[in-house]
Amino acid sequence: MEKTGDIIDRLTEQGYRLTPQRMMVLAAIEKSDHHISAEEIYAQVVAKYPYFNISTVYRTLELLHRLGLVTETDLGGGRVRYHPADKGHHHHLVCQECGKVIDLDESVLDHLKLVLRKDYKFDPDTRHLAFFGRCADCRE
Amino acid sequence: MEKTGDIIDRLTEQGYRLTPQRMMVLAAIEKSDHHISAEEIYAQVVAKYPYFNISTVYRTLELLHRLGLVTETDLGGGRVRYHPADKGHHHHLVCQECGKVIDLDESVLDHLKLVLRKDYKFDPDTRHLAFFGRCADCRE
DNA sequence: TTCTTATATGCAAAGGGTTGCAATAACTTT
DNA sequence: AAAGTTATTGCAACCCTTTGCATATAAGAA
Repeated sequence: MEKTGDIIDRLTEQGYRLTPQRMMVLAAIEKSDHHISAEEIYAQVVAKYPYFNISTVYRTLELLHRLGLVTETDLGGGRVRYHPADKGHHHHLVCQECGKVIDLDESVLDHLKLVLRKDYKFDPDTRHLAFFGRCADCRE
Repeated sequence: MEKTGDIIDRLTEQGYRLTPQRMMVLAAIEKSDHHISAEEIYAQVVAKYPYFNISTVYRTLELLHRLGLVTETDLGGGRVRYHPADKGHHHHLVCQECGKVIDLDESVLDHLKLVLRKDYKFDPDTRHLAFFGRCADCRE
């Protein structure tokens, strides 16, 4: 499992700077045990660092996502959530009626990934997906 | 294939009103041969009906989507596109590097749908999905 | 045709996210 | 240790979409 120190190395190796803001965003993501939102990260950091701006959260998240260090999951309804990439991949089923979110094992997508790679020569980024629909309870 | 007249019947049967705005939004979607955006619909309608407001586009799209008459596809980068549900379902592969959008046959998801229904008792709404990743050209 | 009333609309404000730009500061070089 | 370079930040403005509210209007009743 990749530690925060390793992530820091990855950043410096690639010429990115270690700013206090970045370190604090990173710390907030690493210490969260759930899927954290940009707003939650912002609230944590701004409490210690009043001039901190939410655009820095989004820019940092974009960078970490591009480097493959965090995953982004769009759970619908304007809810985008972030998760350290090294804490395991999984997917979600989101019920459009009751809003429930069910975790889905990563292996469920193995077959689809294979077809996309083989038949379409497409390398899918399926680290954290959400599928929408209706859960068992809401199907009557 | 469902005609505009049938959609109108569906609306009235369920107690929705046939306003000129709704009819014009519907016409814009029906006559578009591609995946139209809310902004494009708005531009078409406002040209004939100057007081028309874009929030009506979104409310109408939400209604039509809820009734299963149009599909919504989030192609990423703030691009949400709409398509008449009766003009055939298909999915998309979106390259995150070059932005290319590849059409994908609906049957590719048959296996996944089956697993979700059987093992998770979840009824997925997979009428129009987008998968992100890298296309053949961008994989070198 | 007129009256009734709940639905739908226009407007304005707000929410979540992005972007351009000038100022700041992390890292490099001397 | 100081200066130079360029990535990064804060800010403000903007984009796309949603929402609350008062007004307007489609459709049913009289």
